[in-house]
Amino acid sequence: MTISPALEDYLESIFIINSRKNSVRVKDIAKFAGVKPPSVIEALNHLQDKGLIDHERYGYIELTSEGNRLAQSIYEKHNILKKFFNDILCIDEKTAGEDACKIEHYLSKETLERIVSFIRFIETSPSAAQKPNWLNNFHYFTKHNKRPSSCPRPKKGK
Amino acid sequence: MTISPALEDYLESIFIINSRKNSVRVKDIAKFAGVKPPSVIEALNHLQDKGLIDHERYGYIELTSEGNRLAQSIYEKHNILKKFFNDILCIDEKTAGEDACKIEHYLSKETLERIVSFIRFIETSPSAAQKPNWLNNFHYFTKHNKRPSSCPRPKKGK
DNA sequence: TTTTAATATTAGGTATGCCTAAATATAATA
DNA sequence: TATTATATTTAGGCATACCTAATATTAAAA
Repeated sequence: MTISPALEDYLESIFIINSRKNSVRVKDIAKFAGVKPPSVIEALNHLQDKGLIDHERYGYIELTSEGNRLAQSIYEKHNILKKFFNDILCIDEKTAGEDACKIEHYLSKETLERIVSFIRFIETSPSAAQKPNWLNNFHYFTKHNKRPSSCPRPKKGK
Repeated sequence: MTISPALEDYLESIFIINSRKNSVRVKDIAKFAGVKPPSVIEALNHLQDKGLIDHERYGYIELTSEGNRLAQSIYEKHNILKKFFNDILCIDEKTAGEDACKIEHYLSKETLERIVSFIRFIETSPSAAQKPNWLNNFHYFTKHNKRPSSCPRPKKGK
């Protein structure tokens, strides 16, 4: 099952709204997505045709089990990317979220999985601190545009 | 000056073809972009309207100075992303290029610049080897799905 | 130079994804 | 219950970006 970026966004919106208030209506989606209701209706018709949602006229909108699966996988991609941008690259949360939202539709499976792997590599670092030291150094580097100057060198002094 | 992702791709194609053979024709772009000539023509008309190319009927296609500037900046984005995917995340060159091509249109300036900074941080690493050790470790990690087991510890032996 | 082949362009069609304005249905209030 | 407000849907329009088929132009070959 493969759908357009726009439809992926709609599906993700439904998933998120659903997780927050347990009933999803056209106006909720319109508000969340920043579009007008007729655009939502059109998208819903497509999603319905593809068997990803249940929606009867003037009623609530629900994800089918397949729709839920797909929405969840999209949402996971989003979160991975956001986390990468925010936690590792130190991009502010808003921008990180926006970037994630845009590129989540385009990145290959391989690259996404490698990013997951990268995050895991960092989070399971055996270093004493929570973050590996090189990452702290990078964050210092982005802030001051130079490396931490006289860092303790393990091997030889100075 | 802001143009659609598709037009950015066309502009970038022209830039790349131009750098390779110094004359750009409709068929070259069509081949490069994997589309049919009428699609190219349509795009060229838009790019012409925006003052980014010069193109007289049945003639060659040239970038204006503004078009060249823009194309170059798009191409740079592409290369940065490709380098990040390929060199740092070790994504194979083909996939790295494809991913770069897709997301180059969507990533924010901040994030892109942070990626540049990240690459620079790595490349100017004061470590003995060319690559910082943590990066070698990550590459090992992606290959064997575990960290290099008994790596030399600088401070206390094994 | 005339014919042929290659290339470029136009015309017209399709799909997506947005919109506004108008119509319809539902829910809330008097 | 009748009216009003809110929400939803339909109808129709616009821009982008692709396509095929037909036409026009240029370049190459006979």
